Amino acid sequence: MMTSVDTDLIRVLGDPLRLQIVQLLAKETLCTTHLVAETGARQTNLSNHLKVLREAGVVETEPCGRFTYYKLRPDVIDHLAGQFAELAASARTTVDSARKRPCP
Amino acid sequence: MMTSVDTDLIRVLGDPLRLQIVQLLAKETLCTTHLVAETGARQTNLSNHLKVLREAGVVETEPCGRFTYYKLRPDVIDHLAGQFAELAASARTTVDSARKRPCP
DNA sequence: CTCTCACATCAGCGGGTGGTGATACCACCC
DNA sequence: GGGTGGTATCACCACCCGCTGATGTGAGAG
Repeated sequence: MMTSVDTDLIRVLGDPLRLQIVQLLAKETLCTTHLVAETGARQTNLSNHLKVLREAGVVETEPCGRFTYYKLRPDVIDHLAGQFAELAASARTTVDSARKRPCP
Repeated sequence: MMTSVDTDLIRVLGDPLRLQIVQLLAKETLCTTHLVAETGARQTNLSNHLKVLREAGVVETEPCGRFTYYKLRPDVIDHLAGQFAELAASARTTVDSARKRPCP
């Protein structure tokens, strides 16, 4: 199968603050104010990172009056987990069967 | 459970060339020469990235005469896949149960 | 021994990226 | 209406990081 993993999504999750946001949102749907309180980051900074997460399709927004709730999209994370699992499985059979290309 | 995912490992895999290396190594154990041929990157560049992958514990080296074989460590990738799966599961229950913190 | 090849290391340059302050926007309350 | 608080956008700067060329090392081949 070997569906190649897309780098951009990994890059998005590779930032410490963004990963922290994702982990917070996995436990609870929150709005920006909560995230500011939880992370201690500036509102502007947070909003920038949320924009990145939004454009990557990792989170969805849900306006609620003046507030904006952010929720994680489980399928995206799940899909990524599946791709890594696939990669690990492929690597495991490669290592177990000592499949290697001969020295040129 | 919620074992927090480690950012550094994700950053390591977030580089396009490094991810390409990892995907190649998942299918076949290769030495640097093969990787140069497969990726088209310069030897120096590749060696730098392999150093990063090595220090992150993603790959292992196995010297074979003048050559150096690189093999992927399936457990590392598998562990990462598990963490993402855990994150996805947590996110799914959060979304399904509409668990959200009230507006302040 | 010498030459060649595989690979690693180092120093330097340039572009991408995260953090910040100023500002605009929008919904609510008075 | 005006004011206030929550959020998004923009422009700018500084710094990190990846690419490169030069060079070092070490094992085989001749």
